Amino acid sequence: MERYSPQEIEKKWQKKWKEGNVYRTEMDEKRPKYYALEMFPYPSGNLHMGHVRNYSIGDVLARYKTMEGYNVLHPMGFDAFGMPAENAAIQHGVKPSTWTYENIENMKRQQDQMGLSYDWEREVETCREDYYRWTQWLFELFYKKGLAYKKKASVNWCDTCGTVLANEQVIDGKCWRCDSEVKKKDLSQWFLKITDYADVLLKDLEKLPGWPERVKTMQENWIGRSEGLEFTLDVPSMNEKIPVYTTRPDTAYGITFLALAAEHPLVEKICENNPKAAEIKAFCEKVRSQSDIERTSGESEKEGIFTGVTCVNPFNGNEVQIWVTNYVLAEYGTGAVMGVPSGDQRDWMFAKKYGIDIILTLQPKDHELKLEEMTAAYVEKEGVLVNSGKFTGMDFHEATQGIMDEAEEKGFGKRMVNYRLRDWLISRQRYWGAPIPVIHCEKCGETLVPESELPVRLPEDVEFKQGTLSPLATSKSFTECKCPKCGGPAHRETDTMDTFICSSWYYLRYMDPHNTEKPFEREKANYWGPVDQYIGGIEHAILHLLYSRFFTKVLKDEGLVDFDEPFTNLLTQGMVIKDGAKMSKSKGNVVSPEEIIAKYGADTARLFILFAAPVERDLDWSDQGVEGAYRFLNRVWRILGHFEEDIKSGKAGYDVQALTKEEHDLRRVLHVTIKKVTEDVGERFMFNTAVSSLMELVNALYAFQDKALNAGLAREVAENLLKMLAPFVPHIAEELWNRMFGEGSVHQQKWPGYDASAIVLDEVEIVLQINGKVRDKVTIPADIDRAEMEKVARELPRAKELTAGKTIVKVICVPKKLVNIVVK
RNA sequence: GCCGAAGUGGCGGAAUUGGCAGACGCAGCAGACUCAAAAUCUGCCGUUGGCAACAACGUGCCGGUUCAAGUCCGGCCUUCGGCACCA
Repeated sequence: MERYSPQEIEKKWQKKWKEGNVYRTEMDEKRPKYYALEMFPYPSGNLHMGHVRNYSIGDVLARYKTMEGYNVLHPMGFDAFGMPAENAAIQHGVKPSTWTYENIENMKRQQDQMGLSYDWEREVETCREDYYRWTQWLFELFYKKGLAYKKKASVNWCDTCGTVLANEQVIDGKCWRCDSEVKKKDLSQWFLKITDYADVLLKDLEKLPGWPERVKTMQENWIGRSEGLEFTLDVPSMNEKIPVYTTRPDTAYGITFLALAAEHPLVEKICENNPKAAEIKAFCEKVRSQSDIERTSGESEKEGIFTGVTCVNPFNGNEVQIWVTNYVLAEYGTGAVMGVPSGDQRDWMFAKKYGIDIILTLQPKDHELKLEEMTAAYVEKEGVLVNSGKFTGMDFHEATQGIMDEAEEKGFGKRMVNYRLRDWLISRQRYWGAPIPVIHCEKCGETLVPESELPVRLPEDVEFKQGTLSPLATSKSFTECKCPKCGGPAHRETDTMDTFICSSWYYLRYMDPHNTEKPFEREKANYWGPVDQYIGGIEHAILHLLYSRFFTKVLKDEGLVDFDEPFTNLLTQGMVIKDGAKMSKSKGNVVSPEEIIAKYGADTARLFILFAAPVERDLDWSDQGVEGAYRFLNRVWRILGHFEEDIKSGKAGYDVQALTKEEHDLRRVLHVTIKKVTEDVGERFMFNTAVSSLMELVNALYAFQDKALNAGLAREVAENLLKMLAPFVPHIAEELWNRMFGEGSVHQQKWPGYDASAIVLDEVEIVLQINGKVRDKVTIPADIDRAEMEKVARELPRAKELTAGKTIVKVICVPKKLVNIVVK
């Protein structure tokens, strides 16, 4: 047989698979379905190794499940709206659509080179009218349900991108895309009411045992649920009430000041007829001008200013000073916080700095605190209350409940749950996105574009300039329109939607991609959905994965789908690393998939990536490791070539009894491998160990390279080896299958089962331990009983030697494993 | 600070239920083939001592449970990731 030439055979089979349309999938109620999904890429222009890893994992699963008999949905598409296309327009004058579609073509070409089993007829591109039409339709659905609204708020603004950002897109105070510092701006913007779903998004994480713990934890942290008490303090001089929220009601008798956020609405009122008004306003101005980074950095001093106004602690009637501070967040809770220096470290520091009173309300059980000796607040949630009226002497837990009861009974407070999660800011002042289908009319106000008029198309007559104005606003043909209600002159909303909206439902469109009446047919969604296995990078742990869950829940509530979680199982692959760092242009450690495929072939690239590390862990790229993978495929090629005549002449129903002992051993290795690979791929997602056991099988076959091998066994090994290799290295498996077995595709074969009788050992090697240390090994018949086994072990020369003159205390026998003799 | 994951040879990693630590691969060393090299095939390959048989040590650290611990329990350390002036 000629030498292995991946370049030739890969092209050949890719062409045949395409012509044969072999990956086309249809709904079929009679067969169990399996939906394997890899996160669709942004069309940046080229695949990187992260994509290769992602798609290799997905392709193994899709091909394996197909061979297992499932009706597999394995689609691919492009998350095609977004900033880079627009930047290309600004910098190079290329139309965003042209740039995007050219990139998509190139990436599809690269994906095809990988030999992936996608049903391309289901492809979804979010920037196409037939897709964003339904994105807009879904926006209208949210709007009608009261889940989409416009409001003026202090929002995140990125100067470089010229648009606002969702909270989830601000990473450490910086823009997720361009890394520049994010500012706060007061703007009127569109939001989706994800907070309505905060509780169920949190609670339903329990329904996802197939998700990695770390992803669930991240979402939990992000949603940030806390339980506490909201109550009001009267401001007698102003005839006002200030609500505050606390998770430590037990400390309420220790309130000595009240801290307002600089943005708190009451601040303005406090300044009326206030001699310190100018000073207070200047302070607020200073605080508000700080960026989030400055405001929240660890070193930033707690600062405040006394307003001269006081309020009353409703629990004990104490007079409490009202301060405006820089450390209270306007957006969380009520924007006002009770100040208890003895129970909160921030309040402690603030009180110490400004000489505010401190009242101790909680004493630990094991030692006594004295205010004058304390250097920090006592923040433990254990102890006994002091200085707390009728609650004095009560245990912390009991008092917490008692104080909340008191507030509720007297009507000045109630138990409350708070979330860190904020509503999702979805409008963007950008062109390359789905236009928000809303019309503003002077007379009628805000109106949805009628469903029959969707999509609201992106205009072509726009200007791309770096500036503050959204490019859509420069198109008269777009902005000027008629009001759908009164027919009078009106103008369109010029913001587009966050691309994360587009990607929040794409997995549903794959199920019914050509539907022109609806986003998807309910029956199809309920057949295919939810996704059985989703595969992607950890970077979407919060953003995309939280948004998709939210969308799915809304669609479930609307009756459009029957399931309330989109992704039953989630696999988060690790990054591809080289020389200890993530591959990046700036570090100069990028390995191009296209070059690797050109040099070694896609099968080698896939095999290396699957073998080098378990899927969840970061993968260290190693050029020598790639050589190793290539070497293995060559070994497979050579050894099957060596036995070609035997494989072809061998019969399926050969006489297993006639095998030699060595041949029996090979057959056992084969069936052990089938068992192992089936478990590793099907249950554990341990592709690295699946590959290693296939290597062991090939090594076992090599033991026969200078010996005769039973033709029937040669055939059995080759047939099953190729079937098991097929999901990992589809081209070489298909080529060898074709050469050895002629007609039919290896990918349409049934996944092999193992012969349980073949893996039974006649003899096993057991270990002799003396006091838990291995001292000898012996091979014994596998079916020997415990007493017999002990006898054999005790009679070993080593056992006799080491137990001579000592007392045997105990003998432990583990069948087929070991005998441990305990001596004194 | 809170939450989560991880820590095993020179390297990537394996050990699935408490039962031989280091499978498989990479690198290295040796042999065969070759005029030679590459490729290929075969063997060796945790550390220390020993010619060897063998012994001692060894899965981040300290302690515990057990005949037996990488695995279980208690207490730490380090690294990575998430959240964080969230009251």
